[in-house]
Amino acid sequence: MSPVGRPRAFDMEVVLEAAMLLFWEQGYEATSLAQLREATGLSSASLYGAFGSKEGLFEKAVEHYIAGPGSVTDVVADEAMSPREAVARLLHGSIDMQTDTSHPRGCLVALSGTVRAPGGGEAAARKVVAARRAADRTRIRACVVRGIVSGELHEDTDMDGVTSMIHGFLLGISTQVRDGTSARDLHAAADAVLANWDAQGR
Amino acid sequence: MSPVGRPRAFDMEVVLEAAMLLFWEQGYEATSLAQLREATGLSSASLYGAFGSKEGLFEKAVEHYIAGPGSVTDVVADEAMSPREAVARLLHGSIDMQTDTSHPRGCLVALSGTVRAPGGGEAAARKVVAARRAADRTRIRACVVRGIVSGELHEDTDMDGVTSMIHGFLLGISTQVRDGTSARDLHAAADAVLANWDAQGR
DNA sequence: TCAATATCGGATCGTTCAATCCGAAACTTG
DNA sequence: CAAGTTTCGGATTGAACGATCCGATATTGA
Repeated sequence: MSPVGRPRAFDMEVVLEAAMLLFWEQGYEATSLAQLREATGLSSASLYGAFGSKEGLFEKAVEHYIAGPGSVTDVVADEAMSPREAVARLLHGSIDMQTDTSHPRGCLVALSGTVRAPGGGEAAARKVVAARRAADRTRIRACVVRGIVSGELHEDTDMDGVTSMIHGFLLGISTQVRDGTSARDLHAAADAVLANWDAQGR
Repeated sequence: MSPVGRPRAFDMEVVLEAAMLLFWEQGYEATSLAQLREATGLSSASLYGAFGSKEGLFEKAVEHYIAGPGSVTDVVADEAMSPREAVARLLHGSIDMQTDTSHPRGCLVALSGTVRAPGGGEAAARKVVAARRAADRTRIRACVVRGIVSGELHEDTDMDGVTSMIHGFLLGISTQVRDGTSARDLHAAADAVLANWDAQGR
């Protein structure tokens, strides 16, 4: 099963990590191919040979992000813990990750592709992150439903309303972090959201 | 006081309105001068003569937005109403405005300048919207403080935490709206946030 | 009526963009 | 070893970018 032809001289993981960090810091549009070439050490030919286009590279970089730092949101789908604890870990974990100074602040998925350029060049890039946001939302909603079934939340709870509250706050974390809001304040805010969860149960 | 020289042939308000709509829809970077020229009907010379640069135009367009649709957040500073009602109007009013289909969805201030390009070309543009976000946050915090003083909120309430919760949700509305979340779900979410406000009072 | 001033439309500037082309190099397969 | 295949570095492409220049035009103040 060895591939025919000259083998790649670069490590795919290393390249994706570098591209991810660049897109994370600057967004899709503001990141130029020249910067990507410098950060990855690859030539245009290698980049296009491996990923096809700037969008293709972005897509792979987002997948790399989701499998890495972005995986913190996966806890919300873990049915081994109570819905409330799942949401708690989702929020506090996201805050910890997004305020970690060892990489760009905020969330690549939350910050990218929120505006649509009709020209379309960015359309596919938007699609990738929007799909992940939709997936997060779906999983949060499932968690809320679990909370109702388990009795943690009152049966009259507005499922989509609570989902939108949690997801909205989650999405808002990124902008706050970029603007300099401290991790302490955000953790306290997450606790306030969770207090709301408890209030809905009464 | 009449200005010397050939008078402007365009209506400043009309031009700013057109530019605002374009920046609102597409963001700062994705909006090109060619698009701005077409939307405003002005030549490059007129645009640069009046605003100095693309950034200068963006700055004026943001001010136009803040004085127009963006003014919905001003209610939170109105001390004539109770802090709870002020927050309620802030959230519900923002949702109404951002889901209004007579103009681009979401909030220009919340969606712009969340990523920083080191090249600096966008730096000043970022500054304008970031300043407005900071102002909103400050006013929300003042409202929370008023709530504590008035007794609506418990005196042990974590001011910055509640502020971050409200502001975070407010910022998250834009992305949700762009992704297609309904006004109904967002209003229900706002009610959930307000239920939290009540819970903090006990 | 004439100099000074500011804006106009339109052409154009140099730069940067994403993307492609090309010949050399490195590997597998027969 | 030779044929086939893929990737490599580096030069280069046409298009689009923001910004500027220019001659013409319209106004004010003397």
